[in-house]
Amino acid sequence: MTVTLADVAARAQVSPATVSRVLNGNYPVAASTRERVLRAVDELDYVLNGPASSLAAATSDLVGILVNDIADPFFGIMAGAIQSEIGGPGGRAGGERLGVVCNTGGSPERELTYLTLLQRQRAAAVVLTGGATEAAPHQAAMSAKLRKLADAGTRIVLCGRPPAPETGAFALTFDNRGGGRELTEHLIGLGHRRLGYIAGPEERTTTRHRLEGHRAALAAHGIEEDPRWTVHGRYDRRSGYEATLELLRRDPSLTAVVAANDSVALGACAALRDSGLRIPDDVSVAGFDDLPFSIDAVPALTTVRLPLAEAGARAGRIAMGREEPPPGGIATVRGELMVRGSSGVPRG
Amino acid sequence: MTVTLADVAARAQVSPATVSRVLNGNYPVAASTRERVLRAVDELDYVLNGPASSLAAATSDLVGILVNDIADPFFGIMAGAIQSEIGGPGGRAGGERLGVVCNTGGSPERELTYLTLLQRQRAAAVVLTGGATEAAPHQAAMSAKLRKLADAGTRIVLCGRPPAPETGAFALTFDNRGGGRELTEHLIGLGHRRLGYIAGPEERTTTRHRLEGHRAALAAHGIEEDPRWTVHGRYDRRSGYEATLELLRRDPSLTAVVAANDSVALGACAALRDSGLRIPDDVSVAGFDDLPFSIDAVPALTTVRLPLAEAGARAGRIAMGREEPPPGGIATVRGELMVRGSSGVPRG
DNA sequence: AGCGTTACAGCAAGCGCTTTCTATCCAAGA
DNA sequence: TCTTGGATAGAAAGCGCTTGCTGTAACGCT
Repeated sequence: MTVTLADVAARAQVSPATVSRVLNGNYPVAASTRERVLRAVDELDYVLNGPASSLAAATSDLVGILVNDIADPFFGIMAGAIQSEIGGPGGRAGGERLGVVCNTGGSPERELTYLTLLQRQRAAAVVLTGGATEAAPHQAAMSAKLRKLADAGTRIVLCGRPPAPETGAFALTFDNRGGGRELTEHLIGLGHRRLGYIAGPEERTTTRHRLEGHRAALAAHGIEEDPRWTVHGRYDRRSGYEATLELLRRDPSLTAVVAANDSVALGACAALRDSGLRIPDDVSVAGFDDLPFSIDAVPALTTVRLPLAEAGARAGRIAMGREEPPPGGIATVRGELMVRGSSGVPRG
Repeated sequence: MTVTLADVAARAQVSPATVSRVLNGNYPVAASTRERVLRAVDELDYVLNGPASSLAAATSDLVGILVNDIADPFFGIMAGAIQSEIGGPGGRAGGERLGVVCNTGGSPERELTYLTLLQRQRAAAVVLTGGATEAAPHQAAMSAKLRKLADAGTRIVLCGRPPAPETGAFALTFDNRGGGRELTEHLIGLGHRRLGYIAGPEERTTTRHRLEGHRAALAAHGIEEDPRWTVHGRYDRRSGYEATLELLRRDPSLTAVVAANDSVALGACAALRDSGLRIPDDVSVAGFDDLPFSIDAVPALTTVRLPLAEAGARAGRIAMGREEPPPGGIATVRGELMVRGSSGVPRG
């Protein structure tokens, strides 16, 4: 029924071994033979059997990309960049690797499940994006799993994630702490002294780091933080909307709201508008990430730009072994403060 | 080095066959034996070799999801919904299927390449999302490839794509024509008579269908269309910005701009603002898709909501054989007009 | 001319699993 | 008690490919 290597071999009058070598191009084959084989492949419309090939060669051309939320452009941009580096040449068989993105939905269990599935497929590499979960049991399970994968020869790259010590994983970490600090310092510089902060989910490393940066800035300028000024939520617009109303309720005198990310910031803007407050005249707003839509907010969002595409591309290249991993296996990727219309001098 | 089925069998004092059967759960195994096997699996930390398993069973648990642009929430939302239906139970081995999304970047070649790669992996199913390319040669190649996949037992589902006749593919098609028509009729109803249209890339089916709907509405109301009123571009914000400036240059008297999708509409809004025009007082704007950020535009975007998540979930279920395919293999999914602040009565 | 090389091509042994067919055991029916 | 048959378990034959090793012919050298 289906065409196999042997069929191609028969048609080209060579042995299966030769066909295999032509297809993999890692062994000398005379030009005339190669051509004959390729013609047979073409005529029979032969498609290699991936599983058989992976089994025999003990490697596969699958590369996994784990993301928290595929509907979020933050991950989409990274995933796209990673995948575009994976598709290209660089591996065996001309490097036709299958870069596959897996959506964990932020669930630690699903993350682990996907890792197992990828391990089962003997993936060539795995790139994990976005913040990690901090709960100790999960971290331990993750470490163990990653180490096992690495031991089995799978290259692991963390993109926008904190390093995972002793797992053999390379890490491209975003400087969330530094970005958070810079952002808040900008607001303080404008004269703000009462700043609300809408944080992400408590257990995420990203959440903690950004918040730490914010607090470091406050401390550096001798501003004592009021516990009422921090609200935790999810990384989405809705959460930003609700959290902002809550902040306003707790302390109507706030002159600035710093959000966990741009989506949250957009929700914050909506809440402020709905509360009859003007941005930035009454309240300044700041986001994080600088996703494409941030510039379309009215006023445009002050935020910290993360080089998502660049970092993703680099992670992809490292995963493919096409770029030297950073020294020590760890590199920090800095963000850039983008000052735009949503932040201004507080009124009187 | 790595643990194999045989190792587990030895440890559990059973034959490899029995271990396989326990793992696949499709053959009677005594409870006590099963337990012994599972314990051994656990103790040895055994992970099935996917390629070997796929080879022997002649099926794999891979499900491919093709998207045009993974950084675009339009696709992200669908992909997320599809994937969430795929992860669940329903197949062999408790249905731990690996739903993988592949980013074609809108390139027909990459689309074909991915299809080949999936064919090579003997994917269990493939879901293709988004509009198709209309160029005849590519369509023919696609049809051939899809038919081949289907013949090999891969279930094919098109989600938000026009049907592909005689390929054995199921289709969930968006009613882009109807949505486009409804949207423009809304604007006409408000009193608009001079409407600019920013279309997507010419060769996409989605582009053509939405534009046809728009034109049908104009025709139905006896409005003669000026060729200057249509500009083609890409499906992104930037394109919307530039196209709007172009439209304004061609005919400054336009009172409404209809965009190919929401991202384009956002770009249009920015261009109008930058040109000193107010929305909707001077010019009304309409988008398409109703992506999450559309409601955050100022004013909120009038658009056509497409049930992306629902359609994706349904496509995923059909791909998994968990839901009856629509009668005739084809179903049309309608959009819903969302009237919001960006459209209003034209001045004067 | 004789010999070591080099350049290809083929043989055959797996890779780790699934599955058909067969063997075994034990309870139930005659 | 002897047969029957259901319920499990095992043996073994592949699944389609890769690759180490083994030819073998043609080439370059002394």
